[in-house]
Amino acid sequence: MAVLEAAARILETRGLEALTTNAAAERAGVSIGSLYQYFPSKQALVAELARRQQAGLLAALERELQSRPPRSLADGVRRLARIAAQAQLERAALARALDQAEANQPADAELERTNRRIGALVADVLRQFAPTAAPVEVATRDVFAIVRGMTDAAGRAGEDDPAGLAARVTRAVLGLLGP
Amino acid sequence: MAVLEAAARILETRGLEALTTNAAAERAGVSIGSLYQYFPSKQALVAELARRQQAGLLAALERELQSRPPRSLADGVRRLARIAAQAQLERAALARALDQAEANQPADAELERTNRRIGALVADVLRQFAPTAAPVEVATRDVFAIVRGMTDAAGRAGEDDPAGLAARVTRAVLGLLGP
Amino acid sequence: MAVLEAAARILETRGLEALTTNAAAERAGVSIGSLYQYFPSKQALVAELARRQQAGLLAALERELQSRPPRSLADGVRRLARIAAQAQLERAALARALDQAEANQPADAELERTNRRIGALVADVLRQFAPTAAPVEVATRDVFAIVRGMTDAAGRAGEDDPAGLAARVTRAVLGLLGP
Amino acid sequence: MAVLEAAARILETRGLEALTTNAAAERAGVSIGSLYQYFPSKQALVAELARRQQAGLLAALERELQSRPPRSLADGVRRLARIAAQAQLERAALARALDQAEANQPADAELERTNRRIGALVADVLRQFAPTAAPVEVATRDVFAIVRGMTDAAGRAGEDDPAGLAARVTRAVLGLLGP
DNA sequence: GATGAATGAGAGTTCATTCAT
DNA sequence: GATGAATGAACTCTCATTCAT
Repeated sequence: MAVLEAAARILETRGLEALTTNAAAERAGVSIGSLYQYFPSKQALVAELARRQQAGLLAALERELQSRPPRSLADGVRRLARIAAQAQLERAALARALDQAEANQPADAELERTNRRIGALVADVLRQFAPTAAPVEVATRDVFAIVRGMTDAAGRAGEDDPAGLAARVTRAVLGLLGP
Repeated sequence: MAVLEAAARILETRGLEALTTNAAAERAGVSIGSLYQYFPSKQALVAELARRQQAGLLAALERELQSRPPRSLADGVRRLARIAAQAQLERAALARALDQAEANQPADAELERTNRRIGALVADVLRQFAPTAAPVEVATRDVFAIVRGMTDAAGRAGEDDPAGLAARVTRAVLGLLGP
Repeated sequence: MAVLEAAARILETRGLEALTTNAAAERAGVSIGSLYQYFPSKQALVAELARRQQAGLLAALERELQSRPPRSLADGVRRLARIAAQAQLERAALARALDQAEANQPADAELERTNRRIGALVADVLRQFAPTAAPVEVATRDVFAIVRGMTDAAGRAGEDDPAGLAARVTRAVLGLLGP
Repeated sequence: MAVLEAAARILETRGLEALTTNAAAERAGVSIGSLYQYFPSKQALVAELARRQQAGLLAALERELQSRPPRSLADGVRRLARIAAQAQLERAALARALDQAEANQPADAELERTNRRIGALVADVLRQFAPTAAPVEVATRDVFAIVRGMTDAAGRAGEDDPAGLAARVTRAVLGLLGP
């Protein structure tokens, strides 16, 4: 969908504040009326963008875990971190803008579900290998916070090496969960 | 300054979107004209708010380090993390709103300087104890990302125990830097 | 015509503001393109709706008068009032919405003609029995105003007894005309 | 207030549909921002217009009744009808547009109150002289419907003689209530 | 004929900022 | 200095209408 790609590019190049419905429509070479035929509101447009982003992440994570079940906590975390870092750095500015948008607007139901599935997937790995003192929900939340925080910062700083980033994220997460 | 406190309270209770110059002036019991005599623009007002927040953090960090120089990396990180967690959880919603605002507006020079001083202070501790493989700037950025990411998430989730949070942050940071 | 009935139902249940061409087409199970093949504009659609409504009223009035010519002013007014009250209360919300629409859009020629025939029919009864001081056109206009005003108000208030309403309308009209 | 008078004139000359906030502001020689400083919404603007109109009517009715209490039903109705006819014919198109607006938007509280006081005033006169079979509320509603219906129609037809109109309204109302 | 994606003028509303008093 | 009425560009969203298929 041209509108989605246009919106993504605006988010990417000029940030959340620059994303207006008119700008998205114009950039997509489409009238504002058409935009509203595809998306009932600006929120819906942004939510769909976020949902696709997260759906891509979820698919990548599932693919990784199904290809080869993690043999240890370190193995699992390392591989999940690599996927997440890759996803975030691919279109770093876009990913950050979407993170911000998610924090601002009440979660779309579909997006919510996708996010919960990602959370469950991570929680599963944690539960399997790391009988942490802290409840799994807290640990999962912390893991997400670390991944998101570090990848956002890396993206903002212009880093573009997912492998190096993933390695650092892995160390931090293992430290958090660690022995 | 009444205007700053008013703006802070709006940010805290109703978020970045609700902070309008008129709302801040009214809440401060001051005319909008006066607000613009103190601050040349809304950006400047928000930047000043962020600067004070960071100045407070900087002062607290300096006080901690000067009271007793860190004996080890673990000792240093643990104490810095506690300060940072405390600062962020004290007025969690405000801190998050400011983080978000900072991400959106081009950095104010004064604020930039304050942030750099905090960075330098942390970098000093790292340099002293952790001859990391990664350059110190990257390590510092990562440490900040972890602290900010985890405390924001904790704040959003309603956590209010700085000690527990600080302990988890410490584990993650030491993991990142660690052997 | 499915479109007309769909438009009528929207008018009835959700009022003039909710009647959009797209809504009418969708409700009729017809494409918006087809709607515009039947009716050149929204105005034309609404006018046709109003015309049918009035045509129904006209037919009922004619049937009543032809079945048994009025024996007196009171008899004539009473019977006409009953017909009018019945027509208006049958689909009260629809009738009111149409009244409102008529007031807003420049009169359609066909609708105008139908309305004039109703006027002539009433004027005939008046002329026959009531040599009023006022010119017949004024009297006719007043009679319509009373009937429409009272039935609209009754409909809005949720009345649904045409007989009682007709009795009151009759008293008012006879008072207007009477000695 | 310039905005109110501008809005009134638009209503008067071009009807409810032509009244847009931009049009009202422009005609008042005021920016759209200023309009919204006086009135928080278009609804509020229209409601205030209606409220003033009705407040004027209420004041006139009270003045009339207090100057000389009605001696009979006929006397009371005649005098109230004259006031109402005068008020409606003074700015007939405006009055009609406001009637229509009132029917479309949920009643403003203040306006509601004014209308209730007018209703109570009329109901008092009815109660005093006309122990009707019908409940007073129905009678009051009918009286209003007759007055409004006849005056609207008269205004639309270009009548401008309040005395003649009032005489006809009086006959109709007395017929309704009559012996 | 029928379809429905596309159009775009225009609606109501917000808010950072200015400037005469 | 302080005030706050005034500004207007910009925003989200609607809907009657068109026209290529």
